[in-house]
Amino acid sequence: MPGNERATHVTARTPTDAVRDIPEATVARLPVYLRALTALADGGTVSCSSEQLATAAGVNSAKLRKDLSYLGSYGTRGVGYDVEYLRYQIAREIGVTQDWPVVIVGIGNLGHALANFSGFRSRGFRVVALLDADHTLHEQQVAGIVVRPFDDLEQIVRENDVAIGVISVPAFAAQDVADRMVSAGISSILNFAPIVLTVPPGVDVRKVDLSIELQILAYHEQRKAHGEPV
Amino acid sequence: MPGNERATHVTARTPTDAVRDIPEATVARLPVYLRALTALADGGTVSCSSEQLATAAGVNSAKLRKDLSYLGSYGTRGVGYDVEYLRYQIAREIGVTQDWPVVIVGIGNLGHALANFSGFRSRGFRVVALLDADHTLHEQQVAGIVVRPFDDLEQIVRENDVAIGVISVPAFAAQDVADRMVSAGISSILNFAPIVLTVPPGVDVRKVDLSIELQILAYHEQRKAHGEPV
DNA sequence: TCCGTTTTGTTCTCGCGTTCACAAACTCCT
DNA sequence: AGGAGTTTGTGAACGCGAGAACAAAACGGA
Ligand SMILES: NC(=O)c1ccc[n+]([C@@H]2O[C@H](COP(=O)([O-])OP(=O)(O)OC[C@H]3O[C@@H](n4cnc5c(N)ncnc54)[C@H](O)[C@@H]3O)[C@@H](O)[C@H]2O)c1
Ligand SMILES: NC(=O)c1ccc[n+]([C@@H]2O[C@H](COP(=O)([O-])OP(=O)(O)OC[C@H]3O[C@@H](n4cnc5c(N)ncnc54)[C@H](O)[C@@H]3O)[C@@H](O)[C@H]2O)c1
Repeated sequence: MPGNERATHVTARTPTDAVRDIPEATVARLPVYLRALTALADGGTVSCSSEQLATAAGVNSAKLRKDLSYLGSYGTRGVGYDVEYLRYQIAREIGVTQDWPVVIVGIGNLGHALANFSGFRSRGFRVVALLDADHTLHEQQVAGIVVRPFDDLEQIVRENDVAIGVISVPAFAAQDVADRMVSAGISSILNFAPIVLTVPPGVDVRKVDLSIELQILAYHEQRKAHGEPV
Repeated sequence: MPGNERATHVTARTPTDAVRDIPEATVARLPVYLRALTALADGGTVSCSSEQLATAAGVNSAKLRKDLSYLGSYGTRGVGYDVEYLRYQIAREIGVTQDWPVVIVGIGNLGHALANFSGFRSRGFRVVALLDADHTLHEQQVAGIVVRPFDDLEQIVRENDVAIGVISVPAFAAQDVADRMVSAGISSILNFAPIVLTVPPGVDVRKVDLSIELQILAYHEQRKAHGEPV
């Protein structure tokens, strides 16, 4: 859970935006709405209702409207939402109107796939470096980017003002990599290694864990099979 | 059970097992506990307290104890938990004491990484087939398994009693693949494509979405930068 | 056996998130 | 202009999950 132990004495910087505290559950859905809006825009849709958008995003329309209400009143009653306008407002709220520089550490099986993932650039991120401890990988190009030594981390973070790091190294090395990232100045980490990372306050960690997802599916699958002898 | 009312999750009632309705939030944490216990066991630990295990799993000890209480009373007051015993009980509850057969559809960048992922076998799953529509991939081996035509799906599902499918095809093809999976008999899907899948009731879908995770990080990162001028 | 220590299992309370339901606001048609 | 029809934005009710706090149970030592 990202800490919001700010709150104490924040003088509102922008007069227009009040300090709006968007619920975490809503934040997690905004990217889904953004994607749905992009798909609608690509399909030529100019305007849409909350019902349409909710269907495209796979949620309840009431939930969608409530979520959007945290951002402001960007719709028109009796009409709906302007797709392009709403898309921009959500992108601005998330912070993906400009690209975020990202480093990927661990260019093995998964790291290769991530480096080749085109969704990075199209969704507000730019891979500025691929790092690996294995020197046999250095100088090689992956997805058009040269793999560099892990020890270049600090320099790269400094020069590119990198705030977000991706960890795709084996579990035993993940905590070390995280520590180095944090001390280099990275404050948001996306972790693919199956291990619980410990980081200081102020640093956000999100994990993507394939095994956990499969095991959750297995639990429900077992229930289905068990309850229905057929 | 003559009724054909199929809600999302049928509450199965068996005479032996009391109706144990494990909260979804708890189900999502059980795999984490399982992994922590495995790590402790590998390290030679025979017994542990809820405090120890909670630390290893990155949660609050009260939450851990509450979660475990849904499974039963597997600890000893004043002593703690037997690591191996608890590990087995959780594995049994999740349903990973035997291996689940899994098919992976879409052997591109990501599919290759998934096929090579050793965590499958060690955590209760067995990849029985790799499928792709691209015939230039067929007959090739990936991670020791031959890539087969997508049209073999039905036969493979039938012969291996496959319940879980993984989708790592491009977004535009994902819904079609999901439909084919469902009609072939698969009832749990792990989807890596950035699209909302529509499936009939009784089929579980979980998504792993890299872009969404990054965008959530970006949102918080933007807030940090904005709220802290110092 | 009895008492202090330790740690589990559970109860209780609070806050967050979801959903319902409706007033407000906008468009269109007569 | 006015009324009918639509759709947004939001107040309120409700249910679930998180965490604190404590009673119950096991162990060990005297
Ligand atoms: N492959 C998958 O599909 C998959 C799926 C889910 C999770 N994961 C997890 O992702 C991680 C990577 O998986 P993988 O299959 O790519 O493994 P891999 O072994 O193929 O690649 C790991 C890479 O990390 C590098 N590395 C090791 N220690 C390092 C360090 N200290 N600093 C920098 N680089 C270092 C290695 O040189 C190697 O290139 C693992 O933790 C794995 O459990 C992988
Ligand atoms: N590469 C990543 O790190 C990454 C990360 C997150 C999400 N994703 C998503 O995962 C999916 C796959 O990504 P990728 O990088 O592996 O793409 P890719 O293009 O490398 O591979 C896609 C594979 O799917 C196959 N395919 C296409 N249509 C098919 C069909 N109808 N049936 C069977 N197979 C079919 C293609 O032949 C190809 O081999 C995409 O949706 C992507 O957005 C990828």
